[in-house]
Amino acid sequence: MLWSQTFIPTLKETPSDAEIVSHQLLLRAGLVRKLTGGLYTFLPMGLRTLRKIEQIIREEMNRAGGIEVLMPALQPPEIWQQSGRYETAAGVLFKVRDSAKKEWVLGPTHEEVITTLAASELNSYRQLPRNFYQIQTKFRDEIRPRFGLMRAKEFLMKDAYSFDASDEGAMASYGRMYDAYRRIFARCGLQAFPVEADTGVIGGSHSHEFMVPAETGENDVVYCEACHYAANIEKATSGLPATAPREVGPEPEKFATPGVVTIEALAKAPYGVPANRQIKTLVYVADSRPVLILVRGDDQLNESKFMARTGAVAVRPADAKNAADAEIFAALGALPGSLGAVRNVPAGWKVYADARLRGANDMTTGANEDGFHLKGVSMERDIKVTEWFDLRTVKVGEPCPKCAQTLKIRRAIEVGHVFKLGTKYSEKLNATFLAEDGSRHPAVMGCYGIGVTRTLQAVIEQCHDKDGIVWPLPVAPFQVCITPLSVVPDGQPMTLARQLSDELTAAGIEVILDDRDERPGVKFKDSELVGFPLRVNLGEKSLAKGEIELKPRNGPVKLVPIAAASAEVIAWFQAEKAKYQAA
RNA sequence: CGGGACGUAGCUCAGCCUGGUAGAGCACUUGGUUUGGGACCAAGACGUCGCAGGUUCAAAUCCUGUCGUCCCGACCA
Repeated sequence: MLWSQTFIPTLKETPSDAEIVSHQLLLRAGLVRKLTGGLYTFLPMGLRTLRKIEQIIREEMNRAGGIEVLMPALQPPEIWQQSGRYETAAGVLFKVRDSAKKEWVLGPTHEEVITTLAASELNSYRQLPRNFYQIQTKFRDEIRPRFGLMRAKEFLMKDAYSFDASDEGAMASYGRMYDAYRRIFARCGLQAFPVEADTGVIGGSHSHEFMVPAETGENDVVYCEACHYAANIEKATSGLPATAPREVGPEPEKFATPGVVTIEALAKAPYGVPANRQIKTLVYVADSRPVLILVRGDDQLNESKFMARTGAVAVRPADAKNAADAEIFAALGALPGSLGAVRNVPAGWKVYADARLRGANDMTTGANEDGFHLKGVSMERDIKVTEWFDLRTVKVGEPCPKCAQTLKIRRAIEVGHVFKLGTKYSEKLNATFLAEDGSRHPAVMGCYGIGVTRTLQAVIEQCHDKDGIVWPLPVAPFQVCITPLSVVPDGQPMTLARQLSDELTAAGIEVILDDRDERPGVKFKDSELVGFPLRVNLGEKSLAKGEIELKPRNGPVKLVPIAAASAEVIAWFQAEKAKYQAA
């Protein structure tokens, strides 16, 4: 390929609307251009890399027994109503109308479609297990698209769905995908690691996310270096002990706390109640019903855990400033800052408490009377707790739940997600099969996603330096960039460049020849910005000494005799390729 | 949807506070000189200053609205 015959619009300056380095490099290296917020056109170099990532995914999915299909992006809303997600996923569903005014949805994911297919086609245990996958454009009405391809309205995803006859079979399918994902990311040159994950709206029981460590990631991962425990903060737990019991009086005692509406204020003089001896009472509206959630004063509620434990779909804090929520606080008799669950909790309201409060006594909490608190409160004796759950957010430095070493937290980009779904969708969409004994059962499902376009950007986020992208060989748009410093048609640099290009191409190497009549500095800067793994410099000065320069993107220049250049590049290529073989 | 910032040439931005002539650098065109790390000189082309109202003799500049972009939050399969 000649550079002049493709389209690589590099930018010298950083576009002002790109915040993170991978987004800036996507634009500067001419991989993509923005059409509008969250929508991008892939240009030749970006598209070549995208295709390479797709190909790696295909090879590994096929190796793991996946069967490639292609489902419609445009879907009937009926199947979404049937699964119940027409409402629960409403926030991200793009809806369109046809000329007859009938509504359709643009698929944000394909559980409904594949399960409908399975319902009609998979009828016998003899047909199981099956794992269907596709690589396809997804549409999600993101509230706030950002960071280029990281969170877009339209993006490329690999989604796979497994159907098994038994729970054990489903776990085996899950394990095969988990292993395939490790191989896929390794082959992309990406350091991604699996973490335990929350299952979210999609539902299910067992889940891991594949995370790429990056400060610009949108997820917090809790991890232990000693035992390799790792979990999304939405799911993570720690090995902290429950609150220590104390001697306590016969009943709670009310005391005046005028103007005190925060944990901090109550911790100071003259009250001096440490945060870990306070009960934080939160009022939430969960699926339109008010509930009380209790956590210790020094803890933060983890809303994801709350939703996962209770199955609530729409959860928000009640807002004292919101007129619609006014009656909630009126029913309790106090405003935030003086709330508690000891007395005056309306009948029928559910009270959820964090497990760390179990057995706690001599606690202080709001009296449900503005300006008053209660002390000497015993959780079990004084509060009617509906259910106890782990509801707190893990903090840095807490003991690991597995080995008691210190937990750390870091930011990461989610590039893949594996779920064991169970029978949620197969039951709702009637994807049942007949077992050997003639009984009918819903198939046990799993679903497995990789954000293909996000993975591309994650590679850039992880593999770059001050000069630009440093592509891992397997996903580079071209593997070698041949750079003649003079492009006079019959001159030695250009003649040798063509010859070398032909030889390397014949050896199966993807070559781009920078035939532009530009000064050397421009060519060097551009090739480094775009990030080709190896550049071969053909300049009159070194050619006069009988030498050609090999400049790996991530290493020092090596001078080789002209006659040996082709063999040297092929040797480099083989060695580099070997680095990315998945284990 | 809340909070903040910003919309001026293809890109990066100045000008706005204090109203009166539309600017710089890069990119682009032509000519010349250059040619191993984003060249130099000269000439040239490129704008309804996001859009719509309003104030004013006069608006890129002040006011109102609107659309868009980016950031923080909420949300997120």
